Amino acid sequence: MTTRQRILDTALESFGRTGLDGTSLDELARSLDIRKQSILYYFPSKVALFEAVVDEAADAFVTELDDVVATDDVWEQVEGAVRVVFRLAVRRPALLGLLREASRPGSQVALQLSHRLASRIAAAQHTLEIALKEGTVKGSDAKLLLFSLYSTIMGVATEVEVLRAMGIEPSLRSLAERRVELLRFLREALIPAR
Amino acid sequence: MTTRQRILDTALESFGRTGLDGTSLDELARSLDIRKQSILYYFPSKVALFEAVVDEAADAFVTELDDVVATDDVWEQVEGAVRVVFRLAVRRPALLGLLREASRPGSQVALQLSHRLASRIAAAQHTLEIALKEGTVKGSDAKLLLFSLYSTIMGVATEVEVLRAMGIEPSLRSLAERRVELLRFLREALIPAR
DNA sequence: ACCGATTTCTACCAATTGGTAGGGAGGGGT
DNA sequence: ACCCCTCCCTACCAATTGGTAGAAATCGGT
Repeated sequence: MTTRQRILDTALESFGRTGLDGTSLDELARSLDIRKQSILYYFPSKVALFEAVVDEAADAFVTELDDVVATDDVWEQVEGAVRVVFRLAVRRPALLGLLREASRPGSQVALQLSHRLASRIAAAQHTLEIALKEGTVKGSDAKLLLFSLYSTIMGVATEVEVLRAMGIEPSLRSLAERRVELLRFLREALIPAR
Repeated sequence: MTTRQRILDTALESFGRTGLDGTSLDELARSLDIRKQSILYYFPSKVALFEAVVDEAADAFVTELDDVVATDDVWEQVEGAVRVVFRLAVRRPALLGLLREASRPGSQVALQLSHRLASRIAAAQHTLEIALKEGTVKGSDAKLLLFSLYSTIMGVATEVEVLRAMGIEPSLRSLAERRVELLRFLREALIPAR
């Protein structure tokens, strides 16, 4: 693996866990067993590195999504999205942390992130609009409905500290239970009784 | 207003907007027109200040909640909680930002925050359990259902950058629309058709 | 007028921050 | 043998960080 890629990977871990301000280039270099100036050789500044990491994370995210949500059925798409997000919560939690960090109110990279996701957002919105017209999902506004879905899924997958506060230790089993309940919750909210 | 209180208020703004690492005592002192050492007189260290701010924010949060959710009806409680959170999103957005910050995965103050909220969480859980038994709400596990509700409400209220990514500028009107759609969404998810 | 406590300040510090300047090792092409 | 380019390094820097030590100022009470 190239040095550049190693830097990106480790930076994602750190940025995803402690955020932009909570990560120092020295510390990052130390954990890579590299000198800080090698980082600055590949990325002209800290925020440039952060942006590159966000870009890569966004790409990885949409790639995973595309693999899974390739279907016409809205509910299958929701299930697919949930599967992707929960798989990431297990295998690459820092990636979700980074998305959470980048979507913080007032974040400067949010715009950049949104550009990367724009096409998928538009596609999902379109699918929802059609489903709303057909009456195959419940709701009134496709955008706001999509937003509610996003908030619910990402929240359930990443708000582990809230879960701890309720006395549930995050574990693989609890994650699976969370996912089952989430899917039931979303299905009730979305799919009309026939 | 006492100096101590002024510090707490301004610190909440700063911590809520830019987080613990993104806030410096010097900068904080500057915006208070105070010397940094005056801050350290009242709070022995930066994290002590942060903890005090989190404590106060948590108290303010539960106080607002208690004012509104004093009813037996589950749906009215949900409506009340949504009202509180959305009112805070307008009037004290930094407070919600701080809660979001404090509930970040790996956060050190998350435990402290959870202690402050423990009693209300338990109460809400209890209410949900009863409602589940009665069949007045849909769901299988009270804890996980509560968690889904929390994630959805907080997400919809605070993920403004995601909203921007979808082409909706945050404004009072869009906030109101979000709230209507959120309530509809939650009602479908929770309340059985009769 | 004086005292003691509370409050706010000046002065200072070691450590860390992101970043600049530039050198040297190594390899491939000529 | 030469040069150029990629890559990673040492050396250094000004600014900022959270925090300490301790001196003034301000206060109500006597």
